[in-house]
Amino acid sequence: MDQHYEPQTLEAAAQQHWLAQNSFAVAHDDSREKFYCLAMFPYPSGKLHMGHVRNYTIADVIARYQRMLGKNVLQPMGWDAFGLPAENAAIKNNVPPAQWTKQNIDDMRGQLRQLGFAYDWDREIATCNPEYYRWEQWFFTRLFEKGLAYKKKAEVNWCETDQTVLANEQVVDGCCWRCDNPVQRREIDQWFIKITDYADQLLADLDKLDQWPEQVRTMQRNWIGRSEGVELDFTCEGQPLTVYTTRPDTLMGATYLAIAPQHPLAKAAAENNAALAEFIEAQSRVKVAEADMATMEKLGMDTGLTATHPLTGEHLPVWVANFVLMSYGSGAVMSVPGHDERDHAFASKYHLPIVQVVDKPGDDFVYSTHMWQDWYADKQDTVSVNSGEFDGTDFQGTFDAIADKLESLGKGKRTVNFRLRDWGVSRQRYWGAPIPIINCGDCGAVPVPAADLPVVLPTEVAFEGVGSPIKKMPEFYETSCPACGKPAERETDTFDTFMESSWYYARYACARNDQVMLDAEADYWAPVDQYVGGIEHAILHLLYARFYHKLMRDEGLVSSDEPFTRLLTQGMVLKDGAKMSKSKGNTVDPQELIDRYGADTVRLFSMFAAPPEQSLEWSDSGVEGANRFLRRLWKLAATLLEGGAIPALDPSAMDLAALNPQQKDARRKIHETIAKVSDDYGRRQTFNTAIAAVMELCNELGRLDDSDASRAVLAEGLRAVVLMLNPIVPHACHALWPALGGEGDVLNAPWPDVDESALVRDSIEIVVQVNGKLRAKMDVAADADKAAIEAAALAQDNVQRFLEDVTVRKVIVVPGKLVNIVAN
RNA sequence: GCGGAAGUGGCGAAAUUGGUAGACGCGCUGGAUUUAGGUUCCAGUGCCGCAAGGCGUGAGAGUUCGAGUCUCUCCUUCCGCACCA
Repeated sequence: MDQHYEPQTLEAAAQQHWLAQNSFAVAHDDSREKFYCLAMFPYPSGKLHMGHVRNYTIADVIARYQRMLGKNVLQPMGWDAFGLPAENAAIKNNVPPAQWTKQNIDDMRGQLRQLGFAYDWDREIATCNPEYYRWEQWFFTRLFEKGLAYKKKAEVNWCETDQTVLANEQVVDGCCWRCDNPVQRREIDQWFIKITDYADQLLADLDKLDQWPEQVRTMQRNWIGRSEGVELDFTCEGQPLTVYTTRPDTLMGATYLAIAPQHPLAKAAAENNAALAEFIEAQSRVKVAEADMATMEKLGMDTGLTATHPLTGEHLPVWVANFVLMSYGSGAVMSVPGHDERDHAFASKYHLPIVQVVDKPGDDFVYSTHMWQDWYADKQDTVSVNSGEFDGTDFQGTFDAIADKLESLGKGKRTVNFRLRDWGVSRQRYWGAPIPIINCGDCGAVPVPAADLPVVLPTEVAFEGVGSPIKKMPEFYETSCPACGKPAERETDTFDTFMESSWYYARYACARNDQVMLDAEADYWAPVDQYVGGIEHAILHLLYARFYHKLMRDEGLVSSDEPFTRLLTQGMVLKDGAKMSKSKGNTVDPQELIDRYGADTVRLFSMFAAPPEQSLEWSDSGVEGANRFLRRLWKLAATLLEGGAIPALDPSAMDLAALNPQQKDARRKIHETIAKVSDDYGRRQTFNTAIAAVMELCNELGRLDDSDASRAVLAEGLRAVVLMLNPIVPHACHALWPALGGEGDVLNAPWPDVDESALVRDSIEIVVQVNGKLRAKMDVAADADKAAIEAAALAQDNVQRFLEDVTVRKVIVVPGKLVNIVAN
């Protein structure tokens, strides 16, 4: 074995070996536990960036570790290949999106191979291939037939100059990114999927995901935004005016109603009220960033209409208010300024009446309509007042009594409301999966029959500046109605790309099946045991995939309820304290690092610099350090092997008594490290501390002399080191393992066991504190009792020094750890 | 505004169950080898102090024999949501 570590040669050899052996192809195997490890697939943007490297290294480490535990491990890779950047690149470089995308995939696949990731490439998928998206189209037609997909008008960003729809990210400061003209809002027909039908399940099943970061579960909970309340009807102009409230207990304190500017009643009232019409127009014209909307001044105007209170019959004024959202609840709210801070501010501003209907007993709580106090909104320890028959009951009592009364009068019902909206899946873009619907003048929207799928997206297209080319291709959209045969037109919109990424994990299990979307193999591999990806997908992708999994379950395609059992969200890669990005010019090209140091060094540094969930601060000298460690490890092994045959070593037969203390310590360190590293890989997933522990072990092994016994211990230690590092630096370990006498491929080697007998200590170091301050360290026999430890502690010279002139009050002995002497 | 996470040397970080704060690595200092430079090896490296020792985990209080860790108040940073009735 050469003294010099030469990553370029050995990495190429290892990769060639894996390729020749087809080492990472897997199949159904009931004799072993399955483990499905998946990293979020990349968008083929050009070449890999450090974020990819980190993401895929984390997943690869977990996959290789699980394989060493003896599991049947699936780790696939593919491409989230549809999306806007391909269209932008097409316009910029005059290259069709399909061609641009394919080239990027080829480039990035090559880079992934260079990094040595253990992928089963036989299962590779690219979502832009008709063999993939045909099943997505088929599934959508199933949803349509089940009534889970529907069409409705929805707002889009429209550029009048370019005559095109813009994606949100193409709107910059309210203007078109291309021509800089103001963007308008326009309503067009779009397809939606009823995720709200699954809102309850999506919320409830979050409780099952106990191996997801709490942060992600909380974000999804808030996004779904479930609230319980009552929907009740006021009467306005002889028609019911429905409002939603979570505080029906304050109904008797409602003093006015507020409706959204887009509310039909507002529009009606504006017909013969020019000032109101102008106000409404002004409110709907204002298009500001959502973040500003929350802090925007609350504005309103009286419609002149009144609404009749469902219980008191009182006539309350109806106002249009800019803070009422048409998209939530019914677009109208009952205002209770006595117990809602925003209503209070609004009422104070426009001199509307404020009434107290909830009181909180106690001297600290004195109500004044003139000044808002936080306790006005409390529901705990409160009692209803000024509420007639409901006086004297607490929050829940009044809530129930009023809800019951409204329900018995037919004027209201208990309702659950969600913040979650149905999923709009139409995109007026070219580079996506065509929506498999044919619009017929007679039959309406008709799904494309399964036999006619896929609806293939034409890839030979000319990009003329703006807009989707297929919208100008009669040969694409002109067709006949599958129901009646008359001439009809295809949808020219394409699916949101979240559609593809919502089920790809399942398709890997049967990537080559051209008969069905998912087969039994999908149910064998699903759910994904370990999913790894960026926190930026905490809500949308992960929620849509969870939703899709339930849709597929209800279609009988899988039997599990959730797609991802354990989730690891990796942190960002930073440089100079900021996220790496081309615009900031602080990127590091992984390719240059691979060329210079080899893939193992890049992998090692990525895993060592920070725990996976934290952001990682890039450091060029840190990469040098990782490379230095690998060179030293290599040299340690090479030096051992140069010294001739390694003395036979059988740990079970090894005469431990014959080892000197240093050799015994080294063996203990080996096995303590195995225990720690196993825990770090499996339970904690803190690969940085695992690496640190192995480095520490190597430092200690390097201090052994060259006696036969020491060389035997060193060999045992190095074999353990190679096994422990294999998931992280698989190329170097592939070469070191056979050199150190290991059998077969290290990637199939079993994870090392802890030799409990090596952990036994004759003596233990105990720390002695006086009043909590460290004063001495001493070695005591491992089996010493408390009294002996205490006596030994008190006998320490430096302890005695601090006990002069004071009296010992108490001695705390923590066996195996420390003694604390309390004295004063 | 609401919700979440975090704040530890010059830097990245470690301390897993309340028990030796700073493992491991980078950087730096000194030395050895070699030298054109780098590489490699050895020693040192939280702060103050010659030392003994003192101080030290964003700030302040509390619980405890003992707090980076638990409780309360506050400050700062980052992330998510953002008028949700």
